[in-house]
Amino acid sequence: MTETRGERKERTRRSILDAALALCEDSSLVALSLRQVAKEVGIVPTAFYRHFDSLESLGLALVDESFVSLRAMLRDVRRTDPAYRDIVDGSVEILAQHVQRERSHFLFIARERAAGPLSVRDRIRHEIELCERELATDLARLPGTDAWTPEDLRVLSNLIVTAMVATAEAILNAPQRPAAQKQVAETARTQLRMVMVGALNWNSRP
Amino acid sequence: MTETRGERKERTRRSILDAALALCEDSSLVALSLRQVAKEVGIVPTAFYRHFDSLESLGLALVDESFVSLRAMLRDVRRTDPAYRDIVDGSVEILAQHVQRERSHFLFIARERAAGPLSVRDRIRHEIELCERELATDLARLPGTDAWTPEDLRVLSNLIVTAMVATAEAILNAPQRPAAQKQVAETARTQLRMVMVGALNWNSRP
DNA sequence: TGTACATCAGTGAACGCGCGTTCACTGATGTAC
DNA sequence: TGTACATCAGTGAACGCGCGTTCACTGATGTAC
Repeated sequence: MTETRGERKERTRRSILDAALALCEDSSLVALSLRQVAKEVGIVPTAFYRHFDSLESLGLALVDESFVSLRAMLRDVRRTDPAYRDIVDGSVEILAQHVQRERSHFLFIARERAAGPLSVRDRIRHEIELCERELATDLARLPGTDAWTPEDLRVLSNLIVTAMVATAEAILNAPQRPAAQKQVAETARTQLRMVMVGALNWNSRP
Repeated sequence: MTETRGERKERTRRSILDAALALCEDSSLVALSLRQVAKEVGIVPTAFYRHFDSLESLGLALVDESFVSLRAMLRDVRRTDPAYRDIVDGSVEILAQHVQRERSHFLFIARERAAGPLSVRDRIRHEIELCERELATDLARLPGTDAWTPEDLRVLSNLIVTAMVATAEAILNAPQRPAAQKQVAETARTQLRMVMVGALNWNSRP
């Protein structure tokens, strides 16, 4: 025996998650069927229920998994030494790297954020909101934001997250050719810099 | 006879478009079935083919229709006398009005932009790109952008459109209570102002 | 104006197919003694 | 270590249902004369 029963079960569960992520890539979770997933995995449809209650709970598991990738990216961004390199350049590069490496996860978030089942949309929205709050506390530590109101920090954070989500979508939609990818990154860098210039010249009202 | 054959056909076509728009509201075009639409309209499924080749071409018609609403909004924004009121305040207010009035159309664009059939996604992306280019030429006429490169104008325009799309989504997702709607609008105003401050202090490189 | 014919939006039966879910089952793995 | 029993991931048949699409049709509207 090379594998315990638990390990084998976990392996099937992984196959289901991977198959679902791949299959819904060119439509959406709401257009995915349990039988398609089972066929792709190589199990009989009813075996699906040994792992998930429904496609919806599978969807929620995929949200959690995708946000592991997204949070790994945020950790990398945060780890960048601000003294070592320009914050904007570094952040956009790390974003591009992670989006390309975990393409399926970022595609999933971008897609299901707008079109997934209600519970999936809600969880994605909630996770993004958490990211915004974290970014707001990071921004509060930056020099030049001492006089800012918490509300303006929140608003700036929301703007930056929006721009980064849009950049991730642009990376995913752009042709895979390096030239196209470079242009998307360059656009994102310029936009972030414009926002930063705006922020540095901003007078937060009390 | 109160109605010609052509008028009757047009009325059925309208019913199909309206029914499809309503039915895909809480999932997506890719999860919509021809039979659902036919049932909602009150015709037999096969009668659908008298009006559209497929659900996909119905989707493309809905894109066109939705962008009529979106362009009406842009026209209103552009018509606002810049001297009469602050450009930012006026634009956000008009956006909010139109999004609430043509809620289904804006929901459709936001949703299918990410999750629709490929041809639908492509057409939406293309339309948004056109809006960006128009905005870029508008921006070029504004005082203070004389020294800007066309590329930087494009990039700023893309940033503003991204922010406005995100604002539209926020309006659609926020609770219908006036207080919540007001806060979304206030956030959007602050963000647009921050971007404008950034733009006014921007030195476009040659 | 009246008649004969053409058009065509909508009908209704039929098809084969994939769907989610039920149920009783199998047989390898795991556990208690 | 060996045996008897429990667990449980995966099986396979079956169900009723909604799906897209085909086809020949109906009957009111429209047109040519």
